[in-house]
Amino acid sequence: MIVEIDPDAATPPYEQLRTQIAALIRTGGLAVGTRLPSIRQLARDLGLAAGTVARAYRELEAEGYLRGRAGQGTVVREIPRLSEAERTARLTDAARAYAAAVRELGIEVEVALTTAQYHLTHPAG
Amino acid sequence: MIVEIDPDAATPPYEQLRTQIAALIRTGGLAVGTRLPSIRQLARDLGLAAGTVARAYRELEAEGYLRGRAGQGTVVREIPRLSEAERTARLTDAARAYAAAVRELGIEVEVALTTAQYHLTHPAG
DNA sequence: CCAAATGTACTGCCATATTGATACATTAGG
DNA sequence: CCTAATGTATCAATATGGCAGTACATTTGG
Repeated sequence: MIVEIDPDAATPPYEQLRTQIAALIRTGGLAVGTRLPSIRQLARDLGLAAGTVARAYRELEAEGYLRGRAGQGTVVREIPRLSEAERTARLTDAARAYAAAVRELGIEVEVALTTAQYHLTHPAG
Repeated sequence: MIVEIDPDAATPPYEQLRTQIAALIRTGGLAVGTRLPSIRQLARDLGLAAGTVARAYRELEAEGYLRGRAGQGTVVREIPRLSEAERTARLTDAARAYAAAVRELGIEVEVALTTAQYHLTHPAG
């Protein structure tokens, strides 16, 4: 499993880990049914504390991505589908935040939309 | 001056204050040359500590919005213009964040753009 | 039945951010 | 010159978040 943790990043390690695993599952890099490394194993590999990896797993389990059971390990369960209400709520939050930033910068709507489109269609850029 | 502070919000009071004053200046609600309430006065009105208001003023001064001098009070100085590099850098950050959220929700680009446009053109919504 | 590996839960520690309070410096005005 | 009002600077207390470590529960496999 390919994950990279930057200890100096603004987002804490457990969150980096959570995001990257979720992305891997969404993109098919980790198929449903795949068993993940054990908490302690992954912690060693990444130079993190076990509790940190445990937290990432725990949250991903709460979101529906994973299923972990003692003695058996942790396995990819599904690609969770949020309720429509939940999705629109989160989208609204994100859009509001973007709009607020754009407004504070005094940037025109056209430019803001073009920029958004670019980053939506070019994930790496 | 119309500002509202929500003590229970995720963003801390000093940041709420900073954002709202900056918005007022940008939108013309506070014209250049206008004198703001004194730190202590505004703190009393909002139920905040003087240091909290002082911080908001200080940061706004660092950004170029205000100019404060002891004995004279604090006055709206200008609507600061960021360098082009700074503006594009911040716009990029904001767009990346929005794109990341959209991607994590698995929402289509079209929908994301329409939503962004709505919130860009309807500040209140 | 037992040992090893696994996830879970809990607790204390540390770093950071925010606040609240106090003392200090500056200016205007009488 | 002096007082009052202002902004500035600094410090301690508090809350929060994240982390590391430890003990516990569960399952598998021999």
